Amino acid sequence: MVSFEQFQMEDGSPIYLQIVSFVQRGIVAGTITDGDEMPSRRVLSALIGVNPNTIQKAYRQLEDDGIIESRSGAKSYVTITPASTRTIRGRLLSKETAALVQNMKQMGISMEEAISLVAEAWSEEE
Amino acid sequence: MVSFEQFQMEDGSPIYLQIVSFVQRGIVAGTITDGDEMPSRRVLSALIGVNPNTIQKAYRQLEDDGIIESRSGAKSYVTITPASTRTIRGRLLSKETAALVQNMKQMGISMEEAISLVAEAWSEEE
DNA sequence: TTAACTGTATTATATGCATAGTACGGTTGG
DNA sequence: CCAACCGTACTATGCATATAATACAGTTAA
Repeated sequence: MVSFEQFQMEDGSPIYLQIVSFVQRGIVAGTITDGDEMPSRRVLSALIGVNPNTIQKAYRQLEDDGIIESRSGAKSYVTITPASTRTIRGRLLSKETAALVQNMKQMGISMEEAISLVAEAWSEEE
Repeated sequence: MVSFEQFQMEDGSPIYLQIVSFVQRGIVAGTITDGDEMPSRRVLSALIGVNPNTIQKAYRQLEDDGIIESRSGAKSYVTITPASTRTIRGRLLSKETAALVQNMKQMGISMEEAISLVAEAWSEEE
């Protein structure tokens, strides 16, 4: 069963996209694997305090991305391969670093200083 | 005159906030300094192809943040101090790194690998 | 002075996101 | 079998964002 215990909203981005990203990061980390059972829309809704329609929107997105499979009436399951996992990993890592690098450059920060700031934040984070 | 030549929309975040961030990063970089003249709402609207009301919303935000000053009928000017600049710098850098570090950790990426990815993206960026 | 510009305000429309409530039919385990 | 789930669909409301069109008063340079 895919766990959402560690999920928490904070971003300014749409909630349904935060859920999609959470699942994608779990896949990259290996904590979510092929065949894993997804919590039902209603259960996850109650667990994280988000409207069932919003959960459905996230699941629909995951379905469209080929990350989960749903059958009307039955539960939903994760359907990924080593290849699709590598694709997700590459896309997420690229997106994460690209934004930081671009903004750091616009602020006139050097690469050395940027790396130093990342290392510092890494230690401060809990 | 504050230049928006380098500004380009891409983010999924609100346009007016992208404009605010663009100005803040320019201040941190030192390309935008105290007393600089802001382009008028209408001129910037035409320049970057965004509705004047959206520009006004961004300028209102900058005004509320104490970054610019406006007088009805006259032009708007940047009003920052070394102290406020340091505050903006610290807040932007912290926000930039915090999100990356948290997501990287959720993906099971090590600090060494994260730094390596940043360095790599730094070189690939143009 | 005055024409051109400025900031500011208003109303209206459209879209995306999130919530609330309800409903229907498929699946499944006791 | 059938009750308890499940996915799915629908209408309605509220809010933030973005656009469009218009208007008015203050400022400024020729």
